[in-house]
Amino acid sequence: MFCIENYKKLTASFYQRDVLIVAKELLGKYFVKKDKANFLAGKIVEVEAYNGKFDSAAHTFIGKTERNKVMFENGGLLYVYFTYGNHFCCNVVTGKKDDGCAVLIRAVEPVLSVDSLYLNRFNDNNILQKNIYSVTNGPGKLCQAFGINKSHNGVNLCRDEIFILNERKIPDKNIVQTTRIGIKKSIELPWRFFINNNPYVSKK
DNA sequence: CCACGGATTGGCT
DNA sequence: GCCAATCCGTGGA
Repeated sequence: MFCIENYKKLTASFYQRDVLIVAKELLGKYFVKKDKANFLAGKIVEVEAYNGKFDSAAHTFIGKTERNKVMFENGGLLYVYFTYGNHFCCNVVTGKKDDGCAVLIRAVEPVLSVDSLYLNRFNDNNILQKNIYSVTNGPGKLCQAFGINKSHNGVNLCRDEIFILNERKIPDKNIVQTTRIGIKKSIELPWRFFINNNPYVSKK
């Protein structure tokens, strides 16, 4: 039985490192959002790294703008953006001030308050087994399930509203590294990581 | 002011 | 597998 009290929150020093290291080490850790009296939580199973210094797909590649300014802060903040007219995506800012790096959380495995996550996604109290894998297996989907929107842009992950709990590293042999999904620039960079054989990953 | 494209999703062929 | 929906951010006129 998963119990939040048994885990420690990741601190600023975890986030303020190289974005590729942080991306890989975020796999297997627990993404948590306080929701009134209870907690929503999911195990991170798929991520992508973005680095504005070398990576034309990163939002920060064009320099600082109103939209991407959170990505230029010190690591440990949440960067949330809106895209395609419908969807929010959430990222963990990494590195030091002005690095312009972040890790996109692409998929989690529901762990706590699964019924609430399901309700947020489908507005339906009857959990259907056929839908269970599509609650949080995509960056827009998990934001909807967790109720993450523009108001959460810039939230400090070292505080109590949204945070990530530590867990043992996933061994390298269980991690798959591939190119990133859904981008048109810098498509050759192999900066996507996911847990091998995990059914909640967005796409093989 | 206006045009364009996007770190997606879901529905249809 | 293909494609429309949908609207904000960005940059150019």
